[in-house]
Amino acid sequence: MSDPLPPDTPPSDFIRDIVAQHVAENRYPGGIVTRFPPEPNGYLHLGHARAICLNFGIAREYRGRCNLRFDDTNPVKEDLEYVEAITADIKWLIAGWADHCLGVKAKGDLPNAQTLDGQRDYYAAPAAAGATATEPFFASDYFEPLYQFALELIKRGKAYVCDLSPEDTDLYRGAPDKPGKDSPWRNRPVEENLDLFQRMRAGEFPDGTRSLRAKIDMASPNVWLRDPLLYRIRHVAHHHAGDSWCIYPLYDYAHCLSDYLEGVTHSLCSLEFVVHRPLYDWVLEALGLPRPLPHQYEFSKLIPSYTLMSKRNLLRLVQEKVVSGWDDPRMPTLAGLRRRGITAPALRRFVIGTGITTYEGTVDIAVMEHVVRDELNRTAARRLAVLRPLKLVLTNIAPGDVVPCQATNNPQDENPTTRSINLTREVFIEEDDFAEVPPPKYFRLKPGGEVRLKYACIIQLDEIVKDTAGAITELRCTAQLDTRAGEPNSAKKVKGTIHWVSAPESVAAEVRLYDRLFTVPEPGAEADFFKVINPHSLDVVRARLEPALAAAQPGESFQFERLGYFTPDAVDSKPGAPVFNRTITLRDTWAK
RNA sequence: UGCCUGGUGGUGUAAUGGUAGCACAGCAGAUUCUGACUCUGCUUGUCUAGGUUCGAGUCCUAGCCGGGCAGCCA
Repeated sequence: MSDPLPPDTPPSDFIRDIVAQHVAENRYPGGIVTRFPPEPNGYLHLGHARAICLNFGIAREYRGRCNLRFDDTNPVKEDLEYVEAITADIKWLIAGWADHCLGVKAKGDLPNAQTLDGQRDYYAAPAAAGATATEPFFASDYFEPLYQFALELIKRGKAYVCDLSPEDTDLYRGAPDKPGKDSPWRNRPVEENLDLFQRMRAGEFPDGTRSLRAKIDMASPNVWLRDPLLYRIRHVAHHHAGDSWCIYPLYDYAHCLSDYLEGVTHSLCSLEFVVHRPLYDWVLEALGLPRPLPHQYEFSKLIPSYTLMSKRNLLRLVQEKVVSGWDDPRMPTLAGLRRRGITAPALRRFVIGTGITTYEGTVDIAVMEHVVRDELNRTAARRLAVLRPLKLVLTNIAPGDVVPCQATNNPQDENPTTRSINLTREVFIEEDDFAEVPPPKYFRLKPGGEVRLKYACIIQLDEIVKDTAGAITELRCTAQLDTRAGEPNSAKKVKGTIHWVSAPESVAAEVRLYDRLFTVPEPGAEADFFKVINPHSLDVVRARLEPALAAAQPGESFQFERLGYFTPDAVDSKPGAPVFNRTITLRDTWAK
């Protein structure tokens, strides 16, 4: 694949400005470390792609590292299956671009204890180069140090065990415009808190009966500072940590400390976490940690038009069988986009090109379609394929005769190569490329008209053959063989050029014509988005392909000339029974 | 009517007190063995009102409009 254009110039945004300043003042002597922290409870989608490109992008621009860390602190919602899928998606997206910045550790590695300024400290280093059996980072690997930190918080009088039920905890919290009130357990002695918390861990109490809470301020205007929960009791096994725990930390407590343990410097997340930032800082500061602290910075989510983005809504599409699964080529999941034929470089260019801000808007999906076309125009080999075949007989070519023609593989290449395709007496052309009663400015084949068969010669229409019902069964034409390349009349001009395949030499294939899933720009704003599903988001046709396409492999992209970009379906395409997915049509200014 | 946060063409994004630029979309044309690509031209913008300043998208004040926050989810 050729280099992506435009040249890879580092983007600029408010977060990179901050990082640049920190680098300039050497605020983090250990280097810049970011992280991408998915919860393994669903598939990655377009929205995540922006976060991935931001975090890995910054890491590569500053010769730093970006840790893939599973934020797996809630075992009841998570599953190992997602760990595998998410890891594969990320590796696909950053391949050849930022894979050298991907922080992974040797399997089983836990944070190394270090001593800094006389205090306990941890640092999970990435796996050494060349290490085999590496795996991503897991917040659940830090359950023990997190527990020790909690003990420390209790000793410092900054956390307490609360016996309020979940319902009462809600009541005591108050409302955004009404202050909460102190838990009756708020002023428990340190020794009692220590004892109770240790017994929580030992499994002495049922789920929901007690929790560990930060002691901050029940009257804070920010509800997340009203003595937030740090630990809850859950007597369930964990997909990664096994069954050694029955208390699990909550996001706000685990995230900032996981960042700290890994030496993360810039913790980037989306806007809904702005109100959590004071808590992120509070936990770190309350512990008096020695190393430079990580900080959280927030940016807006990427919301493309004509698509749904929330996991919940995506799940409904799967459950209601609107799509075939999470990797349906119409889904905005990375798995779906990949199966659709959208390449990682194109995806990166799209999400990087839309920039990073705190303004929450909708990105026109046409921008993505544009970069996909642009990318594929440069890289995809051209092939001839007829989606809806119409038989055409070249009466001056004898049955069995073949007329070899040279077809260009990619005119965008500096030194384009060619392949040979055979013109035969019987060929298929596109139904659309013939009109018995042509509309104005119709450049294709019409009664009394001439048209060029791409890479072959100009033909003229002699006769339209119909069956008794009046349906066209074949077109009979004369091939002007002296208009082939290299022949005396090759320079002859006609207004239209159409694609074709040889009838005897072409192969049959199923082709899936995908289009936008929704008919409105903001399906998520609709009362019922099932009512705005595009009925033509998938049309399946039996097509005829030029022979070279029979050997196509998943992961390869082709331009079917005059039609669009296509890729073999990674799931259903089989040798001898090819299935192609349409990634995107060619731009069409001739409004059909 | 609590707190936080944001508003630049149709969309996204630059301009960090000094000519409002770029991309996509749209429109018109050129070119073309892909009605693609490429090329040329065009339309459209600083939420409002005051203020500071020689000069304001940028700074100040007020207003208007939008988004987020009350899981033992992340």
